[in-house]
Amino acid sequence: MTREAERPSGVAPGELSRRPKRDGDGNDGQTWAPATGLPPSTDAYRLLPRHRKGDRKIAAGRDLFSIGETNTAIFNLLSGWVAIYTLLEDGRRQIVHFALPGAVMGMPTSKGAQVSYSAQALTEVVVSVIPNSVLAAASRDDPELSMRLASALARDTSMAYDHMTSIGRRTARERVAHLLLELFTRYRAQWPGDRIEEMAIPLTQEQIGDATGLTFVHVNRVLSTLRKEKIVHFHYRRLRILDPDRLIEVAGVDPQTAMSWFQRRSP
Amino acid sequence: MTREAERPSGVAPGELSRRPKRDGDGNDGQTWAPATGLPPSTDAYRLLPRHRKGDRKIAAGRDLFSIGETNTAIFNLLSGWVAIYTLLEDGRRQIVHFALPGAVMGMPTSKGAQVSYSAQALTEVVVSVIPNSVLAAASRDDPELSMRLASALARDTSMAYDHMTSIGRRTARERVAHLLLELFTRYRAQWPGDRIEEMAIPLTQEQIGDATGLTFVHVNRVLSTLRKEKIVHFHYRRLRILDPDRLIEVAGVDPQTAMSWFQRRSP
DNA sequence: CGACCCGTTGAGATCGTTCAAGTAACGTGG
DNA sequence: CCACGTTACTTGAACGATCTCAACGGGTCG
Repeated sequence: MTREAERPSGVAPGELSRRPKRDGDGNDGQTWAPATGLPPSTDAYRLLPRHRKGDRKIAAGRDLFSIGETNTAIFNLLSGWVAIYTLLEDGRRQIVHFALPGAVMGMPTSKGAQVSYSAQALTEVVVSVIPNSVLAAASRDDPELSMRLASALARDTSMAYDHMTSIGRRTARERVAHLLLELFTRYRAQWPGDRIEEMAIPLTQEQIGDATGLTFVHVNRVLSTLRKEKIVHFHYRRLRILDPDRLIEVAGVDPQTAMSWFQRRSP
Repeated sequence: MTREAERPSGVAPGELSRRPKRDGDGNDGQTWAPATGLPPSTDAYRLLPRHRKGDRKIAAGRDLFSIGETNTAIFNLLSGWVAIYTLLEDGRRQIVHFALPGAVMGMPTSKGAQVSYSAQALTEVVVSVIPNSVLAAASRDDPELSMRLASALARDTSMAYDHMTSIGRRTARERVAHLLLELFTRYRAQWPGDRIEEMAIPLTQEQIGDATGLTFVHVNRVLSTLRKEKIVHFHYRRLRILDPDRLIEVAGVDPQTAMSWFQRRSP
């Protein structure tokens, strides 16, 4: 049941460099028929209404949208991994969120607003693109819709707060452990039956650094010691959890909470 | 950030002098008239419907709600300042957001969910409390409501991403400058006419540290140098901006963006 | 087979923390 | 209105976590 399609195997034909640049020209995702390689309950991921011809396939390394663009549509991720990130003028980069299938991206903050962050495909990705007008119409038909949307956004905010706490108050070791644990549990929540303790994480050590507020050099050192301690083994984008209990401990997560993560079913 | 000696030895647990206690008695008392009084257009802040008897007044230092509580109502801040924060088990604290009048707090991430953060009144505060049931009913009456709510939440997420970028990728000096600039512009957006460059910020240096991921000692040093350089003067909760241009420069904010902040009218 | 990423390791510099000992403002009760 | 206790702010010295710079090794792909 392990999904080859989900693997970052064919990653980025040279799109990902040490300092990924902003993808200026945007992307030219071709329209695409409903996907293969999706998790079991694909339809559950369609929080948002389906738009005719709205599915797009985007290559790894490309941006789905970029900071400063005026918001004309919102995106519902159907498959693949996406990094939401911001840039400082001198090139420093912060990955603020990893979007997994089911995620909603690009919700406008007000009418005609510009997004204040960018979204980069980490793997090949399929998104459902819903123009704002379609969304507005759909929410008239289905009054519950925008409330579900609001809940999803509240979830995003909560996750952002959690991530922020990690960056602001945890040590490097704790941050890395916390991120790996988070990604592992979120990923696993998508295949509830699966008992594997190994997964493909389509991230370089530099991207882990960008997410945790560290340099890739230091991420490497932390990962090395975690490996020597036989807690986790992360190498060339494959993650193996060797000692879940100690990982939870290092991550500084309440075991209670950690277990609930293993249940939860949210993007 | 050493693992153990996190709590000042000798001090009884729960009596941490510097660490504000969760909830409990709270140091009610001081009120900060300047920053607390209701802005001109109070009604504009009622993004959410008014609930009969729903207005509550809360003393400075108290928690509006705490992590782990089951979510039964959402809050619309009418006046005063609120800190949204999280705690790690050993007492490390991260302030993830400062809520100003107009803010919506405590939106549930799913039915019957628990909030994953706490909210502490920094000044005396007035909030409108809207039970979930009332919200649901109101959103049936006013289909636009939940869409406006979703936009407000998207705004929260954007702000969280911005703050996270600051903590993860900026130097201490940049972080402090950025926070002061942000608070100043958000505050000023509430009194559009006002031309003052001085304001009361109801924060201690420790709270600034908790928001920026620094220790209060280092916050103090940064503020000292900013004062010596005649950029900003922050002393005993009063902020005076001496050199706006250089502050914008130090904060590493695009002047273009900074100016737009001075226009924007959002909590 | 040759490029090109990506990962690894060492040495030294730096930024921010920790610990410690003050001083200044505030608030309270006499 | 003053004395006192408390909280907030300030400063110095030493330490250490993380960064920077630099060189090299390993994997993968065209």
